Amino acid sequence: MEQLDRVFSALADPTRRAILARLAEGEATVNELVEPFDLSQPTISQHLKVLEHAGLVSRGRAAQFRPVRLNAAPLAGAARWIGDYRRFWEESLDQLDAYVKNMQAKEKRHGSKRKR
Amino acid sequence: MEQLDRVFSALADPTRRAILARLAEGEATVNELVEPFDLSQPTISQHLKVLEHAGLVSRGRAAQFRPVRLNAAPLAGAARWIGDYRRFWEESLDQLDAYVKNMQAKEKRHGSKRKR
DNA sequence: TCTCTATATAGCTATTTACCTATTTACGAT
DNA sequence: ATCGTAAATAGGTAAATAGCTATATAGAGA
Repeated sequence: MEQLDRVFSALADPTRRAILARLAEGEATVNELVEPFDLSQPTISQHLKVLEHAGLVSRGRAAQFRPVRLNAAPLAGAARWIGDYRRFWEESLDQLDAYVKNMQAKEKRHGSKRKR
Repeated sequence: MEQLDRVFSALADPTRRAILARLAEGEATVNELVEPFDLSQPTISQHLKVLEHAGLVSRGRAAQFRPVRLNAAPLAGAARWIGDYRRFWEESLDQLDAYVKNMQAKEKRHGSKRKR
């Protein structure tokens, strides 16, 4: 399995995305990460393992705590991959934009038919 | 399941990313998409279904063909999610950069110890 | 209507995933 | 030494996923 695969599939789970969001505010212990979720500690530890294998978090050691911190570097690759498609969605946003403008122009011309 | 979940998990598979890359060059029939892979037609159809549920492709109808075309719009959401972390990886790239520069400076100062 | 081709669907298997509870390990502190 | 707490690991289950072959459907053209 490749790096990009692991990154995207790590991001596919909302719990894991929430964990990353939390870590964006600073490092946390496992129990701190468990707290906001209605999930068991081992389940969170497992999610952390997935994130770790994707290279998205790294672990320290401080007494009996294993602080987790964000490592965003692998997101660069994902961003680059998606970025290659930017022109396509911008195109379609332009089309949407054009469509909306067109509709608004029509609304003006036939103002009497306006709803509401 | 939410949209972003479906988008990221669609992107987690290299076959599906390759299909999207192919579609970036223009629409294609299912058989055209099967050809480059060592996978059966039903397997590709299934991948297309995943992409379709993620909103990443849409299907037409032309005679007995069901042309597949790229719909990049949902990638915008994924890009935006990842984009929120850009500052973190740029930070770490800066650190890497600083590290490299530092090493190079040391190399210069102790030029005689250079290896190779 | 019969046939050919494109694609979808059915039904199967093996693997992976997400969760759980119970237990173990690793420290720190008393 | 033992107690308490943080986190990992073991071991289990149910559901999802990725693949296959075989078959069904839909439309074009003879």
